[in-house]
Amino acid sequence: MSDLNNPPQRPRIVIIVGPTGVGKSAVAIELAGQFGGEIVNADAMQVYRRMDIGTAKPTIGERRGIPHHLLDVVDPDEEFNAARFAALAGEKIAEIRGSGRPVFIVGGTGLYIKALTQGLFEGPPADAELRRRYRERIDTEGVEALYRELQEKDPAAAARIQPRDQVRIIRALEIVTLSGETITLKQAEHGFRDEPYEALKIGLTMDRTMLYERIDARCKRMVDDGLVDEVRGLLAAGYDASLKPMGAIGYRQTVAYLRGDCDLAAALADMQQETRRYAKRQWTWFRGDKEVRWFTPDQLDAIPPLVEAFYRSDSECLSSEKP
RNA sequence: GGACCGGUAGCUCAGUCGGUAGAGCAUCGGACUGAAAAUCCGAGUGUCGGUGGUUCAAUUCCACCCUGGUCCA
Repeated sequence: MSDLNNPPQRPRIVIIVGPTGVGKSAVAIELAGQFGGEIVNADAMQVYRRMDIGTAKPTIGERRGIPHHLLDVVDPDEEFNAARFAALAGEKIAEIRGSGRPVFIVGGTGLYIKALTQGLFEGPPADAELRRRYRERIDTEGVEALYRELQEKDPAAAARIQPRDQVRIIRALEIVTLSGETITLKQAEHGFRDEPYEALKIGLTMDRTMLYERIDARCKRMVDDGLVDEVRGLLAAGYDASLKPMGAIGYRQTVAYLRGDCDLAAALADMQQETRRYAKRQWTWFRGDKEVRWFTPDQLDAIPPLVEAFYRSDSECLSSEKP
C-alpha cells in the first residue's frame, strides 16, 4: 500500500496540442531546448518513413539537435494505430524520464494522445483480414447490412453508432466476433480511467482566419518544396495509393493529380480545403478536453514559467536547473 | 445601336401558373476506445440585380434602368 500522504509520483509529461499549422513543432523545439528535454511525436502521419513534406515533419535543421522520437518508425505499408502509438510512446517516455530529462509530447492526433494518457480497453487488436471482408461486404451489400448485423450482435453498440459510420461498425463487429464480448461492455469497464502520467496539456490556438491563411500558405509551400516528387517516389517504390497513409491529406490529392484526374491547382485547392476542415475537427476534439490550457501566439512567453513550475516539483527532473 | 438569353445562399444552380424560397459543394457546430490527416452526425447562413407600376399580396406579372454573355449591325 502506498502512503496516502506521499503517493508514488506518476511520471510527468508536457503535452502540446492544437490544430495543424498553428506552430506546435516550433514551440516544442523551443521548450525542449530551454529545458534540456526530448520530443515525442504524437502525429499519426509523421510516424511514416518517406512521408516528410506532406506531413510537415520537422526537418533535421529545424530539430536543432533536439532528440525527436516516433518520427519515421514504420514504412507506409506497415500497420500502425493508436494502440501501437501508446505502447511505443510509453516506452520512449520511460526511457527519457529514466535519464532525468523532461518529455514534450507534440502532435495533433487527439485519439493518440487520449490513448496515451487514458489508455485503451483490453481487446482484440485490429484484424486486417476480417476488416477486409467487412469492407468487401459494404461494397456488395451496403453498410446497412453490416449495421443490421451489429444490431443483432451488439444492440447497445448499434444504438450508439451512426448507421453509416463504417469504421465504428466494423470495429464493433470485429470485437464481438473475435472476443465474444461486446465493445459496449469493454468500453464501460475501461471508461478511459487509466492515469499513467501526470500531464501538463498546453493548447496552441490562434485567430481562425489567420490560421486558415497559414494553412493555405503551408500547403502551397509543400507543393513548391516537392510534394509531387515525394508522392511519385512513394508510388515508384511500390507503395500503393490504397495504403492508409497514402489517403492522408495532401497525398491523396497528389495521387489524383499524378493519375491525371485533376490539374495541380485543383489538387492544391482541395488539399488546402481539406486541411482547413481537419484543423476544425482538431479544434472540436481539443476544445472538449478541459485539461488543456490554451495560448495564442502573443502569449507564448507564459508557457516556459508554467513548464518550469510543473517540472520543478518533480523530484526526478530539472535537478540541475538554475534558480 | 438592335435582338435574344441570363442576374436567386460564399460557389454552381433549381424553383415559385402571384401567398417572402431549396439542392449539391463551401461554411459553421458536434461525435469520436487498435483506420483518427480516418469515419460519421446536425444546421440554410438570402434586400431572389435596382427603381417604379399593377395587386389584398410581387422574387414571380409589366415598364424602365444597371450588369454578364451570345448574335446582328
